[in-house]
Amino acid sequence: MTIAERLTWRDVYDTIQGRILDATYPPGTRVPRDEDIALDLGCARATVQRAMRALADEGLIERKRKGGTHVLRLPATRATFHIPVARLEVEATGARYGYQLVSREEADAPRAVAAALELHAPARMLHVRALHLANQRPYLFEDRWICVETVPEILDVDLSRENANEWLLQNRPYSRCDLRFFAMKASADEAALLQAEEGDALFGIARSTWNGADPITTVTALAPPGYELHSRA
Amino acid sequence: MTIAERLTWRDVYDTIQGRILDATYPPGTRVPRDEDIALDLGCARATVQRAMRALADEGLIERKRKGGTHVLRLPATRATFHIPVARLEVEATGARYGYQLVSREEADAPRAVAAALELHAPARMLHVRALHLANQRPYLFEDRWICVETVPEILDVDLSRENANEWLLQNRPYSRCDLRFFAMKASADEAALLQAEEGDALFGIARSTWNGADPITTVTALAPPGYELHSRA
DNA sequence: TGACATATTATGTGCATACATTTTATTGTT
DNA sequence: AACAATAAAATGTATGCACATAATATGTCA
Repeated sequence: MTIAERLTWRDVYDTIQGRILDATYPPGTRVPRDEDIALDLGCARATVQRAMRALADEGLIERKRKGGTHVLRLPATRATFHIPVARLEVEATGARYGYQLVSREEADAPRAVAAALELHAPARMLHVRALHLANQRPYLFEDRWICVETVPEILDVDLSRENANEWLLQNRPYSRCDLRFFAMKASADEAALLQAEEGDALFGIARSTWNGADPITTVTALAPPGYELHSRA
Repeated sequence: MTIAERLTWRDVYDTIQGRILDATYPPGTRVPRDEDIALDLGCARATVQRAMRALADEGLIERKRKGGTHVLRLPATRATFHIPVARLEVEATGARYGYQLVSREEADAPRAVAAALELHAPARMLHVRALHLANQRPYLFEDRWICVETVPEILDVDLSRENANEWLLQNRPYSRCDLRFFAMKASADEAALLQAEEGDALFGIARSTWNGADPITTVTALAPPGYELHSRA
């Protein structure tokens, strides 16, 4: 004899997701209101709400007050990526991580940097270039500008030993982050640093971060041919 | 005189996030238990729970039963991307969308395709290549393999008029999706199709989808130089 | 000392209820 | 017929409570 177990929101989630996947609720159609589903499945409305919110977060359904719940016509294809913290990424592959400072100098923000950080006035910056290595081989080259006004302590950090990215992450949490992925041809310089050929296709990641309105840093990271960014959902 | 308004979970969220960002709760430290925060801020524990779950989902904190809540040392650097449905992406820029079938033929799955879809046995596939255009210019070139056994109806779809990607999304929802982003040099063929130069750096998106254990499709989409994938958080 | 059973604790979940919010539908007025 | 005021409907949220679950700390016994 089966015991009348309580449904968890996960059960409801699975049920509804199943009905969407097997087209019991086809794309574009309306899903019954929470209360009816609750009645149907035999649980509280709050439980259905919890499940529905999860489904909505994942982009399968759309909810509107009074409008009800609808299955999206084109399910939102979104992917969550873990942005590489180079050291962790390298270590995860079992390789030995290495770090090498290429250059470090104070300078005023050039046009492109000011634009990336949405600066309105000229700003003093620390310009750092560094290499991340996996088993002695170039893994990622980063070209970074750090806003000295926002992060004055950075001037006292020994960046020949410590990785600017991780120092910033641990000491300057950010509240906003802009990301861009792109492909570009390697210049002679970049090719040399990455031990690649000039003109090779590099994978680029550009990131800018702020805390509130204060600009923190903007980086462009380049990966040699063969690099891939993964995600599974 | 201010009315004693109730706190919403969003208020609690903002408060705690603020305390993390201004290092009231520094990285690695423990955050008070939900009940104490509730008592402190003057709301119900459930409200705190709601806020904490959101913060945990976003990768700022980590929660463990009995272990309590901790601020992560390296705040999860993750980003959510909306994978382009080419037509919508083009239309969003105000350009006119166009679609052009390049080739269509039935064939057995070659090695690479079988691997991408984790096929154990040889499988009959439909191989489709197509161009997405923005204002008549190449925007994205897709090379797609569709599993005929899982999606037999695809053989009856007029792919010279209808876009395989959207047809599949609307008719074959998937439960799993693998994604890869990469950069590669354009071959002569690809360059011609994308009106680029041979050897140009192309941005690549490879996607495979399944419904349950059934393989649906695997695509490689290539974008001409200048293409960027964005995300802001 | 070490291993295993047991208690404790913080988060996770389900439920019932009341009310808030938003958007649509209806009604009424000019 | 057009427009504004009003009602209605669905989801969203806050609360209190009881209990479930998982991880840690404690205690007992060999």
